[in-house]
Amino acid sequence: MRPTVHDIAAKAGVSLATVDRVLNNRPGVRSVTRDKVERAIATLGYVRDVAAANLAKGRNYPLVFILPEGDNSFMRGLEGEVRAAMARSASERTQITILPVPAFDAQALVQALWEAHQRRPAGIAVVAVDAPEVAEAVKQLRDTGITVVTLVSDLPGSGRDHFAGVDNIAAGRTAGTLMGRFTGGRAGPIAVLAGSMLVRDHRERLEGFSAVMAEEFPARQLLPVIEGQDDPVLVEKLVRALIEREPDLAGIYSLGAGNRGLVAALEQTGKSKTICTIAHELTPHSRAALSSGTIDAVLNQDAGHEVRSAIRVLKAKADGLAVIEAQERIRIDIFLKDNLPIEQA
Amino acid sequence: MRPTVHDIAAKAGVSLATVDRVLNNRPGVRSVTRDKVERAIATLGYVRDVAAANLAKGRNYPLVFILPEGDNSFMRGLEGEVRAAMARSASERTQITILPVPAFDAQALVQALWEAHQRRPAGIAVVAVDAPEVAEAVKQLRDTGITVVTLVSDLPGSGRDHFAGVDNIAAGRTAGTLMGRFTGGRAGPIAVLAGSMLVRDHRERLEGFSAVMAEEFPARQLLPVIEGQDDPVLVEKLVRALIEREPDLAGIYSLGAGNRGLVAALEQTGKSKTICTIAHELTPHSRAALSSGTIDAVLNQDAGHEVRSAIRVLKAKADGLAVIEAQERIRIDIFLKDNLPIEQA
DNA sequence: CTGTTAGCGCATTCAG
DNA sequence: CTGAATGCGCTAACAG
Repeated sequence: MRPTVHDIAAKAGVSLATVDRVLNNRPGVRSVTRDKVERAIATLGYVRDVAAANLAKGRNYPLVFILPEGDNSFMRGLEGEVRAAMARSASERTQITILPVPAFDAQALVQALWEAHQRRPAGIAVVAVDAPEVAEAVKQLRDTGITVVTLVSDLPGSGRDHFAGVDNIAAGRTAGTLMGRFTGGRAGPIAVLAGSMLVRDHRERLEGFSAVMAEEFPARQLLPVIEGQDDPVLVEKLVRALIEREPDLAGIYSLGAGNRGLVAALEQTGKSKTICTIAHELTPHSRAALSSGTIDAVLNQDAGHEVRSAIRVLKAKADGLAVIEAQERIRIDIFLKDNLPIEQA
Repeated sequence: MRPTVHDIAAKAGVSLATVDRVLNNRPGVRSVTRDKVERAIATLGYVRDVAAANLAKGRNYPLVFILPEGDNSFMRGLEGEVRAAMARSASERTQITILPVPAFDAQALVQALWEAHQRRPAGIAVVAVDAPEVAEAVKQLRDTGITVVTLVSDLPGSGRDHFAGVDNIAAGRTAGTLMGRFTGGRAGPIAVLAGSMLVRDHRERLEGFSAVMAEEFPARQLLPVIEGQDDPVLVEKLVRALIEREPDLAGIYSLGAGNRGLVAALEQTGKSKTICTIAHELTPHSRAALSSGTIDAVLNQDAGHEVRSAIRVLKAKADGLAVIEAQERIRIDIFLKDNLPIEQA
């Protein structure tokens, strides 16, 4: 049987309360007594039963998730994962509130952060917009003792406690290697389709992609970046124009959202099989396009992992516990039509 | 505040004991009473606090992991993950024993299963050897009420409760698509290097790979399978001979272990950059070869996920709970040099 | 500074 | 068939 607080109280010749004080290093214990207790803890190899402790404490973690509104499939999937976490609230002792904000709107985000603050949560997870006023708001939150983690898109210089998202430079490099090798057999230039260069993750993906293309495939021509604002309608128009302009186009790297428009343009111009297409985020649309062969590869960040990781970190930091950084690192998944995961309900 | 057993006892006008009987549907309750209680449960929206229940029960799960011995890096990594799980035993209420057995030895495995049986564990996880006597042993274990999950390599027809491993046909297909596309720019045949065709996962990978090559890249010549017995020394010899025999070799798909020998042969013959190489399992060796460019892609199964999943399933089945199959599905990871995960300590 | 006591939410004797 | 009482391992008043 594992040793309990009783065992160590007996061994040290003190009461439960004193043991508890030492365990949670609260004040009010003579250092002699403390030593006795600590020795007992060590020799018995005591480890605290966290479940029992939480039960006794009745601890729970009020958390706020600030997520962008809009019909971006990835973001809706992310929200779904947060809702799934809400369903687990009971066993995880969390109580999660979702605060929706207009996408790419720094002012609105600052406002939302303020609202979140009012609720005095233990922690906040936020899909950040990369603007100084947002960073400032985050700083203030942290000064109040609220833990903040950025989700999907980071906000360096804000002092956020943690970033739950992928290394987007590495993602861009991965896309570059795949693109270079997949198009190895044919000539023609390659186009890059972004959402907006004002967003940090998009900038970083481009950086990684361009670097690999320059290093490893210097002969391949890279067309100037096209910005589709993550809007399917605009994206479709732009890609149609692109295809007309560049009849010999070998590949398209879509590093943002709005892939519905991209797929439509490729399929309706009959170019879906001849242009190598690499996109980001596994959504119902990109998944279908991958299956049909219109998209050749999808780089994905697992939204479920990101949400669960954010919650773990938020709870740990709220308790002043250390986080195993390596364990919380979000991987870049590569999906081909052959290794698609089973469709969730 | 969440409703507790007290609330539902009060609401239904019965005692705690009766509520408990209904909750755990034990006998000895009139159906009228049962109905009353069930109605109270429903209207209050009661959900059981599993942590508290486990505390009260003092439940724990004795588990046995049967793992192959030998210096196979992947298997050693797997063992490491089991040991990591052992370190978490306290909080997960598990007590795990590792039983090492000689690799690929059906007789020894049957013996080990018997030994495991003696310990009367709640569940057993086993890296299966695909032999009828092993299947028979597993069947008998299950008849005793012990849950059995196969790990990494499956054993269909044994009635095992669950398989914690990847879809190896899909893995082979993924390798096929990558190989076909990566070698798109050049001519030459492709070789397949297996451990042994007597092992199920190797057979399945070959099946998937061959299928995709035939369907999608029919012009590409596939050389007869070479069997290296997962032995680095033998593998190196065979690959050297292969390279000499086929000077125009375009690619090698290594679907088993012993990649140290493969890498050595490629590097020492100076062919590492000209032959497209795809291998399985991310180990220190394959990782280094991926970084240096000798290996072009590694397909991986996350041993940590497999172990954690196996434990979750073992515990759930031991409690007669349902398993969310989709959640326990192990993904096929694709690693290029660009998206390698951070090295663990 | 230290000890006593009463729960947290649930399961389980043992009486009735 | 049903209920009262006790305890799992830990924390938190409240006394001393």
